[in-house]
Amino acid sequence: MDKTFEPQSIEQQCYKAWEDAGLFKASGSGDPYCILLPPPNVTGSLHMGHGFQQTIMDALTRYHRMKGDNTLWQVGTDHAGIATQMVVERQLNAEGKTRHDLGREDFIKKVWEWKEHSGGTITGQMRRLGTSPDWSREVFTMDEDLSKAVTEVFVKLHEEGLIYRGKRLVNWDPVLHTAVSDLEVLNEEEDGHMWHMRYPLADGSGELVVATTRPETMLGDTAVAVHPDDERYQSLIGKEIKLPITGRLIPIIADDYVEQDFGTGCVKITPAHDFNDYDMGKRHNLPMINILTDDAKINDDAPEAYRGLDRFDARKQIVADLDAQGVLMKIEPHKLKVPRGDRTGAVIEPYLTDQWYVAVESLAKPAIEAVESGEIRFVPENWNKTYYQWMHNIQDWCISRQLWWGHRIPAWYDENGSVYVGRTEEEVRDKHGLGSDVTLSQDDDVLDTWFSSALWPFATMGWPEETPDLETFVPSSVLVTGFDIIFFWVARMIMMTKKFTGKIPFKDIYITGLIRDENGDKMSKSKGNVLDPIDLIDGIDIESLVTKRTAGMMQPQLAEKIAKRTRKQFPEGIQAYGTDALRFTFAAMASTSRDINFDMARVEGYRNFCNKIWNASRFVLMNTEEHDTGRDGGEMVLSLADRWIWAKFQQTLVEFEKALEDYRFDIAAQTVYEFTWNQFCDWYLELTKPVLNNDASTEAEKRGTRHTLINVLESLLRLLHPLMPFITDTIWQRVVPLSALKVEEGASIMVQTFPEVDAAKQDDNVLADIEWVKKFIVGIRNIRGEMDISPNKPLNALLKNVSDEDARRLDAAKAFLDKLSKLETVTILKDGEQAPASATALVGEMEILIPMAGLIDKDAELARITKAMEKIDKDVSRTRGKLSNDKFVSNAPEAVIEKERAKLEEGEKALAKLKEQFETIQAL
RNA sequence: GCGUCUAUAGCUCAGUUGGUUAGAGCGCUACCUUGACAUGGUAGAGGUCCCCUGUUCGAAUCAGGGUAGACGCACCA
Repeated sequence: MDKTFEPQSIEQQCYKAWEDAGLFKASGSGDPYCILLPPPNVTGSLHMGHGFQQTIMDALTRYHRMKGDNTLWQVGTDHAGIATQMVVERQLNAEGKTRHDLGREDFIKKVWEWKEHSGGTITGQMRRLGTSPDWSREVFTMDEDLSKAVTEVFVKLHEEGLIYRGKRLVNWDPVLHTAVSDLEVLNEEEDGHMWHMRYPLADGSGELVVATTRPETMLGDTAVAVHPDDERYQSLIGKEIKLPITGRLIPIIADDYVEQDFGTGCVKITPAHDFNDYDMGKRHNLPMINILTDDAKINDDAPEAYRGLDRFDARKQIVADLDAQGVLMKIEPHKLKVPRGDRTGAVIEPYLTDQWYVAVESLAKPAIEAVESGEIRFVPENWNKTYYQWMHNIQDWCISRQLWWGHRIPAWYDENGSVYVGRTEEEVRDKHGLGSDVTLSQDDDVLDTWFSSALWPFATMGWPEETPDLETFVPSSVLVTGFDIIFFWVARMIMMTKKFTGKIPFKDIYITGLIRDENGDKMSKSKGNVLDPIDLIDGIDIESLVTKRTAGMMQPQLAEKIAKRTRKQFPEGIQAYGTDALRFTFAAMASTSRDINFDMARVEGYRNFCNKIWNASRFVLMNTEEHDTGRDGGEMVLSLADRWIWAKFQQTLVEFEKALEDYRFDIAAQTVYEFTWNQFCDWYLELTKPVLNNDASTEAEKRGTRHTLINVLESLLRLLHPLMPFITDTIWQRVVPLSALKVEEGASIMVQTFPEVDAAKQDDNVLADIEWVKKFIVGIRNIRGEMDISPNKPLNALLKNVSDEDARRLDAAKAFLDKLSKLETVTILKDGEQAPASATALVGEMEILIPMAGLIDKDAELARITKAMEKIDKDVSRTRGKLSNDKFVSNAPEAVIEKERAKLEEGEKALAKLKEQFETIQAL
């Protein structure tokens, strides 16, 4: 084995071996355990969030697979309507073409070609991450089977009246020329203006002043509203206004939606271009005048002067014209929330169009109940509040999109515009008795991408057929996802799965935090702080990293800033840390907080951890290969240390499994890290040396220690495997032939059983014994450290106050103590026997004395004792204070008081001994 | 406006139902190339647990009120 761990040399071939051997498939036996991969966009590439969540999913999958469950990780990708269409359109644009030049059919063909060619990026990257989903079941949301499920759901919901078509005000993206749902609109506060305009009364008796942030919409005004109780405007209610520019007469109406204190208390009402106005328009039966085109230009229903103007140009023109007419009273700066499309960033326009909707209220109810009843559990639990809040106020879902890439809506129109919904055109014709003389044309629109995503839990299991998979893997065990898609996806899956299978889609919803950069900023291309998980695995030189981060930047200044920042942060580029280190980092950072600041230093730390495992394994192999490890029997005597490491391992195993149970991957990671580094490496490996490198050891003792070395390591590798698949399998291949485990040639660790807690190996006494040994050794190290005595200098130790227990332990651990603290002699002082002036360490009540003659600096030892005394004294006085407080003694539980008493006693004894010691030395 | 979350060592974070000497990693200091590992070892320094008030024998932990920050939903033209 190499001296350092080189992840590059093992990972890819390791993965290939697993995949070729078909190890990712569900076993078909055991309890079902299923995780649904949130299908990433086909356009996508792996980002840190994916890496993080997939690490968790894979750890769970591997763990449950090893536990013997019938484990399925269902994988697939999403067609991501808007995102994908935009990618392909951008390519066309680069060739100077638009999708309209190709036409619908050819364009879609082009998208499929693109998907075949580039769609596999992310699944390739998932393999680099070591994920173990069942690739043989990989699906795409536009596959035939899934499309069938989509159609089926649409038709069924339509039959029940839960999908309907209607002309309503929708969020319109004028760049994409499509409607989008409420969730796809982001409202950001921006600086704008408030224009105050005079609207003259039709009868010439006066005027009203209205305030607006969107003066151009006045072209579509059909009323002015005031509050019914507003004393200022009482007399005007019912009168008419002569709208400037258009000259139309519009009524003054009263509606208590109007806030008297805001603006002037008069609101212009434009029902076709504002959601609130739309509602008011319906209440008052106002006409709805649409003044815009699909791309948000002024349409031909407006006065000629403005036709064809972009809405923002029209705004300028209208403001200028109003001003010229003396109608514009004032302009104030004003902050307002501007709705923008989440994909395009374009200002969204409320726009009157025909769209398809899902009536969600009746679907929401059982979905709410599923969480309220505890059938579905959010982890951490408080996310259910977010869920309820949205679900209780849920609005009908606009599902039609005026795009080409997606599931086409299964609705057909005849020449009269009547609409027929069915699975196919033939079905529609049969059902409605439409002969071949009737021309039918299919609806041009496609469905919102999230519509098919909502069916993921059952559509991937073969629905609408009644399949065994549906029976076995619905509900799935846990959904691992981010809080950003609770509404988009999680809630909708619950609604649809409940509706169509009667079952919940998953039992637990583990909501992960969002990965941010080291400063807590969101990682984004424009900030130039994006990390690519693959770069952390393979490493990347600084030039390539800068190029990557600044590629395709529209603004050169921004690119420069990003380059500078990147060079500063990574002067040497990024090292290759390997997949296992990255995965372990993700796991270790998975605490309950909602934001996770990604700290590169931690990856480095865990890379070092990998190296530690590697070298510990080297040590173990060096001492076991070509030796008798007791694999085939032979007498074995286990040392105290051997029994201790087994006991410690049992503890670790219990803690680890508990942590996974609670989805606390940070605790799980910490637990195994602590065991591996601080117990196994720091102590156990050192404690084997006195046995193995000692001529006095019997063959049975050596065999026992070798056996323990190799088998604890073997078990530890299996324990670590869910988090660090590559390094564990690689080492395990070397280790297993020496271990007690009998497996076939070429077997992989990933399908072995997970270690099981062995009650026979749990041993509190042995744990306490080694704690005593550690205290002893650390005590001597302390003296050496602070007295500046070389670790190589052999010492003679005297022991005072030695109890029977101490004597027993001393006897059992003599070899360990001699070797690890380099002791030449250890002498037990008899009661009352005078000790020479010595440096002291305490192990419980036993004193270790290192005679000072020729060794120790008197002042240094006095200082050392003083320091120790101060520390203990502080504690003792606090404890004494507590115990002398009557209220504490009468109110606190007996166990707590007892603990304090014991602490006090122990502290006082220690203090007394140190004091005595201090005096002895001082007297020198 | 409604709701959620966060504040602990220089940095990134743990801290389970109130009872610890408040922990870890990284960083820092000193010493050490000892035959697994310098991507290492040994020892060590470092904290007003954001502030105030309360509950309690006892508060980082519970309650109330602040301060600072993050986020979600709704929204005033």
